[in-house]
Amino acid sequence: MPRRSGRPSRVETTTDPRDALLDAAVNVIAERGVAGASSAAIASRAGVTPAMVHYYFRNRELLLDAVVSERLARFAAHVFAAPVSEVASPVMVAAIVGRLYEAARLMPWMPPIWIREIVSEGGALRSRMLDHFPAKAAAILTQVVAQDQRAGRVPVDVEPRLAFLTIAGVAMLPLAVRSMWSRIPGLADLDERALQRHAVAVLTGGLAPASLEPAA
Amino acid sequence: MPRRSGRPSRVETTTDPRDALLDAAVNVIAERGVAGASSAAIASRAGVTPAMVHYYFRNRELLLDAVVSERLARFAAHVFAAPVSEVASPVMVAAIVGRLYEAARLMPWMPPIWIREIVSEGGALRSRMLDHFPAKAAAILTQVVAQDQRAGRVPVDVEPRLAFLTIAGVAMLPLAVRSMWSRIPGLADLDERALQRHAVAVLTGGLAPASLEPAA
Amino acid sequence: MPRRSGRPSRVETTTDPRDALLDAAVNVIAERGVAGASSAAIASRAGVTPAMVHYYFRNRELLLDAVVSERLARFAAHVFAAPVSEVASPVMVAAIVGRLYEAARLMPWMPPIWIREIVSEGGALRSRMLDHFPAKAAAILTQVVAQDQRAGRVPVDVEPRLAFLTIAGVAMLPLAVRSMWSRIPGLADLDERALQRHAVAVLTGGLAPASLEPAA
Amino acid sequence: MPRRSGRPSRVETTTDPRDALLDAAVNVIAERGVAGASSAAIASRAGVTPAMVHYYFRNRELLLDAVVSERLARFAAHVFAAPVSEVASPVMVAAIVGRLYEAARLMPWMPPIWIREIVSEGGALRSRMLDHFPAKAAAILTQVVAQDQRAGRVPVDVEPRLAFLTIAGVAMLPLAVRSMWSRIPGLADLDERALQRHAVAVLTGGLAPASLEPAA
DNA sequence: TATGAATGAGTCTTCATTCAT
DNA sequence: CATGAATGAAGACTCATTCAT
Repeated sequence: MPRRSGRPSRVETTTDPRDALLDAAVNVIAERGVAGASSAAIASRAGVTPAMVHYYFRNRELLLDAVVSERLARFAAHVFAAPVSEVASPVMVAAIVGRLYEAARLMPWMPPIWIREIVSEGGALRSRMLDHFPAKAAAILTQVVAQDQRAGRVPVDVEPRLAFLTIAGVAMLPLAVRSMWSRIPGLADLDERALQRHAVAVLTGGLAPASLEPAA
Repeated sequence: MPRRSGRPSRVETTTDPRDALLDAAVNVIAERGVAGASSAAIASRAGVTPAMVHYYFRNRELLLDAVVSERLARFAAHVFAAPVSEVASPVMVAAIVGRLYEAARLMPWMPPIWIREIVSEGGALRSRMLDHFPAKAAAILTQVVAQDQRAGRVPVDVEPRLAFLTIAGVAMLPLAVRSMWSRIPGLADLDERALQRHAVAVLTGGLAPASLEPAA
Repeated sequence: MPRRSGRPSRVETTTDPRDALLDAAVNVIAERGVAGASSAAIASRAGVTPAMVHYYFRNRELLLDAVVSERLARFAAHVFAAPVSEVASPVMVAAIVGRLYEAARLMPWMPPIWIREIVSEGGALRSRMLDHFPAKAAAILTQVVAQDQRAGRVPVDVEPRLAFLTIAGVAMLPLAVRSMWSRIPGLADLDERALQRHAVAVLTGGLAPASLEPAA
Repeated sequence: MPRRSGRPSRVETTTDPRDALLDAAVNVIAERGVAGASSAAIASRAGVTPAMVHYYFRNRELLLDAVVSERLARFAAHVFAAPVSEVASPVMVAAIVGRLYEAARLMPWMPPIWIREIVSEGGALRSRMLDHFPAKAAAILTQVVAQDQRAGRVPVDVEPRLAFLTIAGVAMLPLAVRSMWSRIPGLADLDERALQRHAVAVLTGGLAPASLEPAA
């Protein structure tokens, strides 16, 4: 299996075929899932022959390894790139959601893949993605929420250890489902900014009032 | 294709082989997804030969139809069985979450299937499930949240039309991911009651405080 | 395997299910060929379950045996029922063709089956039909033609031993192909009488004149 | 699916595997019919694995398309290659029969296939072969016979529109049935020349005399 | 007499993978 | 570098056949 040579064959910025295959793979996986992403499908998307996939990645497992470490990991890295300093929980939540939407704009294939192949029971990329789990950021988030909870600023029933998953769910799910909106007439106008505002609002205030008194 | 016989010869509740196959199918799909639920896998789970699957359902499409209409639809029916009366939004949210967890206790295969095959882009059961979408309940929920929002009790950035999806996401996602907990040592103690309380707390108060003042 | 009981269960002329199955079989075979005549197809045509086919005939081979000996053999018997007396060849030819068209009117399934499953290389019923080959009639026909040939009334190039096959071909082929006529606009008006007259005319005078002189 | 490469690497005529498969297919079909020509049967005849059949033709339908357009069509093309000039009907008939026997010598698989899969009711290749039906030649033949009939040189009962089918039947049938001769002792000596002479004799003079007078 | 249940074998097809060029 | 050729394994589906009732 050839290494990813830094040398493009032409003076022009010829796309590295390996990169092109990874891009094709990640997009096909986003659309059809890992099970539907056959070598043939990926190769045809990249405009090459199926044998090329094996030429560059030797087998399917190594291809998926590369997809995770060279594509999906970038998403997590982007979201948690900025040093998560010690700030108050609502600020941190808004910041994470903000970077997450930013990342989704650059890497729109991630939300569907995350839902289907990482979060899902038996997702094909779940165990592979564990190596790239932002354990540190998750731990800090848990601590910050727990701290605010001890200070009485977060409802006692909130489980801080679920903060990470909850943020991801509230923020990612609508993105992953977006293609479904188009069919439901009344929802066609929702753009990404509205989704993002909704996510932050729910995470920092809930969907419904805790009491019948007006929210602050 | 045999009709679902009203009752076998025994007085005892001899398991209908067709029902046994549907149970096997729904469980295998929950574990491996629709793509991984081959006739052989389903049959072996039910303790019969693959040809039996075709004997009872004739082909894969009809099997999936039956899985949806005779199993998955029950989940939605259970959650929205009680007439959704006109109540305040937090009460309604808590009630929906409550019935959802109740349903998930009886039909634990639903959360993973919902995530992977209904919500996901290209989910194999998505279009089939549209026939069983509780459109009425979703509409009422949207109206109730919108009404509370106009009354100033729900943050303005919350999008009422996303209420349904948000509840499902916040409540279902942790259930769908549960098998992942076992690997992460610190989370093994979270039981379903804790997940449910967390979901209600987040939905009715947020994960983080909207302001730095103590929550009500 | 039950014998064909002469006893109808009711006083009415209830159709013997075995006969009904044979009728169904022979018609399905005429339409789709032996290979396309599955137990299911035959049973559904007869309005019974596939298991009935095996109940009455035990297996496919025995079913085909019965189809040949209890249906197809009747065709040959009908054509050669009348004692083939010693007549001149044109009279005999016309008589055979006449009875053949008569038989085809009563048993319209025969021509396609004859073409496809008896005459054809590897035809599934060919060897079975050999037992019912009208060897005697064929021999007489050969002798009569040979005799007329020696008398100078039949062209020397005619091979008397091929007389039987030639008659069958010229007479049967158009019948077997009839359903094809419907598509070719200009041929829709050809009825069975015209086909029969054409067959006799060709066999007793040729399609084209042997010489350029007017035919007698 | 690979294109038919212009030439393999060797200078010698290395057999194109695609051609070898088509040859195998056409021979297996001649022996067992289309229904009996499974991928496995064709592949084993060609000395390759069943998967190769799908590699070169993608599916059964396209294989049959190729068999018709790249093999069977050649037969019709051969028979009607020479421009059918305006000649008297007996000359034309003899010429067609002559080229037909010539073609059958080169492509001995055609007669059985023609009988079973093109002429037969429900023949699997019938509709495919319609595209290659020599409509022009058939029309000319019809006209020539009709003209001679108006001139009194062809019996009035002959139907000129059946001329094409009649020629094909009289000439092809004995060829298609030839393997049956071997079993009938007295017919083993009939060679192709005898069959051809018989066909021409019958078509241009009949099998039996129209009258009891000596034939011309 | 009749049938529903069940199965093993075989067919078509897809796909990951290997290999020679 | 890149690809066409080739294959074994597996999946969906059909079908003849058996069996208990």
